[in-house]
Amino acid sequence: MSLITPRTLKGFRDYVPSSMMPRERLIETAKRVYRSYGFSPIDTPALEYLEVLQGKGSDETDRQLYQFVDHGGRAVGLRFDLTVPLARFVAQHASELGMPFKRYHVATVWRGENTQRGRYREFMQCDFDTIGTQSVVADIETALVIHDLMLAIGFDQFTICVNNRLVLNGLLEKLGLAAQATAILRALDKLAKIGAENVLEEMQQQAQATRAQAQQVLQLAALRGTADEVLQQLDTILAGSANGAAGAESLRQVLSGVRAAGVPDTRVKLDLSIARGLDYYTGTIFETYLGPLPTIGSVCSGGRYDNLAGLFTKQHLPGIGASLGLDRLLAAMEELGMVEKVATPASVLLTYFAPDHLPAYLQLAAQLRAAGLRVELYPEAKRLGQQLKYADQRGFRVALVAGDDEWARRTCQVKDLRTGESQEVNLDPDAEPVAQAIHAILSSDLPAPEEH
RNA sequence: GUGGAUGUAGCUCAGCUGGUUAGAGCACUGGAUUGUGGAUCCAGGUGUCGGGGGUUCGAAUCCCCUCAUCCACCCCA
Repeated sequence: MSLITPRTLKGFRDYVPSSMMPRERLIETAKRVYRSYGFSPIDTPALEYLEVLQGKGSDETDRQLYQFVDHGGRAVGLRFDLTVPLARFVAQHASELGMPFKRYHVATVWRGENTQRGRYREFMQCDFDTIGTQSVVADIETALVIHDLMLAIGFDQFTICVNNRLVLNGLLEKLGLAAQATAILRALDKLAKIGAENVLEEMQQQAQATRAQAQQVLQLAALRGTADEVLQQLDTILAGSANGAAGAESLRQVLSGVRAAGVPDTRVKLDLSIARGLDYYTGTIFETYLGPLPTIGSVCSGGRYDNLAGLFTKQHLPGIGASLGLDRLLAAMEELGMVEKVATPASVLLTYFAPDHLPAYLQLAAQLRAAGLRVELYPEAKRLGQQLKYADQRGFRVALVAGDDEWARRTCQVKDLRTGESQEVNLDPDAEPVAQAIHAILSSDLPAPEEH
């Protein structure tokens, strides 16, 4: 009989415990930060009617859509982001949700594009959005959530780049380039990557702009100085454009709001060259880059869209939100050595080598779990050295050793696997002294207990 | 989707323009050590040389196809 080769599809991956545990921890961190701002969880189906998904982004996103005909003859597709399903969701449930509506959504999305480092065909996004308000407070909070999120994950060097589509659109209107806005912005977005000269070329070729027009667009992106200085220069450049002025004013409020909340200027920066590819953004836009690893791309991006659900409902639903690229972020953390190699969620291994006392082992493990500890009982009475080696390699923090002698004395050895030190502790009453000794070891290497 | 590179042990990698019976360092298993891990020593699995087909007396090596990974374009998280 011939065996089937075990394999996974291109861009799709398995997650072994040592990669799944940091992944789950990251998800928990993101959810905790979202909840701290009052965002509530939702979920939607992976599969949607094709008409719900199609034609919402660019032609490119349509090409990347996984689509097929289901058993009932329906044209369906796998969601390629969480924003389009949100639009459908909000349009369908607006009356029972109430506005403004703040939700987070952590789920898998699929894109049939070519793979690269940090780019997969199946990956997870952690979105949060505020729907139903045009207040700049929502824009400010979006930036603050991204900021808190990056800090909570463990980064201290990162940059949240902020821009506003109205500023760009305002300039393009003044230059008579409004019709070619998409092509112009797409070229501008590549500034950091391909340089000014190439961007000028592309704007002329792809967007039929004159060289003078293209240079004026680039001039905007080249403004230097503090945010305040740049905004001041913007006012003169955009003079006469209502859209441009509104965009500049919004940027001013976002930046000062973020500063008022205590975020240092080094972390939130005005960057007039970021444009975002997705067409539905209409106001503030965000991109987040890691200081030590900018080449992996933006790990958290988003922006304001003033008519999210226009294709699904006549109700006007503005919104703003952002998406954390969980898998891209994990790829970066892996590369930066920020992922701890631990293969067990438990911290205590109860070694086992006196089978006559099995009931006592089981009772001790149960008592410790009741005290809130994660305890694994080794299933075989193998040599103690081997069990300790297992504990060491899996990343256990504490090993418990009890054999005939200890059971007779009603004690148990509590071994700190990091220092190698062992202490003999009384089992009675209810294994409480043992639990306390373990807690003491565990708390010794937690600098700040996390709040839940 | 287009173009380029790569694929040898669990991992990181040698292997000359076809030629005896395939390698190194860590990781893995057992023993020296029937109750105290990371070390040392010995013994050893370390292998469809990505997969399939072709050329050849003979293919890890050459050719074709295929799959996967990485890079660039495109796009984006």
